[in-house]
Amino acid sequence: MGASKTDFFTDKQNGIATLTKALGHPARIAIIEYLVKVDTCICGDIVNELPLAQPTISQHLKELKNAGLIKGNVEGNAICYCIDEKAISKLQDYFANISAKLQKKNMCC
Amino acid sequence: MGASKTDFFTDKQNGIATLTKALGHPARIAIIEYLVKVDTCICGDIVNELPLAQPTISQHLKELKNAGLIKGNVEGNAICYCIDEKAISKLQDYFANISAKLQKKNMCC
DNA sequence: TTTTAATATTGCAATATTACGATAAATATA
DNA sequence: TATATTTATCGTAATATTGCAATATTAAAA
Repeated sequence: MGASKTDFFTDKQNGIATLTKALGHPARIAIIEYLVKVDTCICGDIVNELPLAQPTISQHLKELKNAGLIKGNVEGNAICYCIDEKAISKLQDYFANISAKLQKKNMCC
Repeated sequence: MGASKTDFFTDKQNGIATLTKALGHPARIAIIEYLVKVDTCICGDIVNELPLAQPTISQHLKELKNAGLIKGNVEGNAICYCIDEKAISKLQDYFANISAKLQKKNMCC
């Protein structure tokens, strides 16, 4: 095998898993944090920020974009990538909701 | 290759990536949601909840446990798994922090 | 002690991910 | 137009993940 059985889970579950999976690599976390840090969205120099080759960064950016975590605008011959706030909000809400539900329970362990 | 270059990233980045990676599969999201839903922590019947074989569930549980998202207590010949609230809090805080920082910026795209 | 029940581990096949060199594509600049 | 710059894609090797059948382990119950 090797392929996830996504058909058997709800759209919401698959949606959250898509977002968390995309963030499940330190390089992609680092890219998100870099995008948060810089004021402008000119992101061509992520390559200089991370110890990875340009094709590898490009691939990571593609995965973040496919998952909906970042957006990309062509800006001359460079590309302006930036965070899609909606995706972050979705994750924030998701974990806040779980936290709230856990507060109401007395866990056994 | 195939192995992530974890050495080049910060502990915090690797820590978040470990948590999100563990959640990056719909079955593991479903397990977490099941653990949130049930009042008691008697979790032996996760196998009946999901369309996956017992060894597969056991493997997913192991990954969630290794990442620190769930804890497991031996309870007779069954095992009581439950969510580790600290891990969820960590994720909630992380995304809340990013959201807050994004509010203060005017994104270009 | 034998049996039963609940989980974990092993071994394996199919597939996915990670990383990068080489190269292509697209656009700006000289 | 030729060249430089930026980013994407292709091809490939190494490794990781997913899933399950078979089997082992562990502890309760008979």
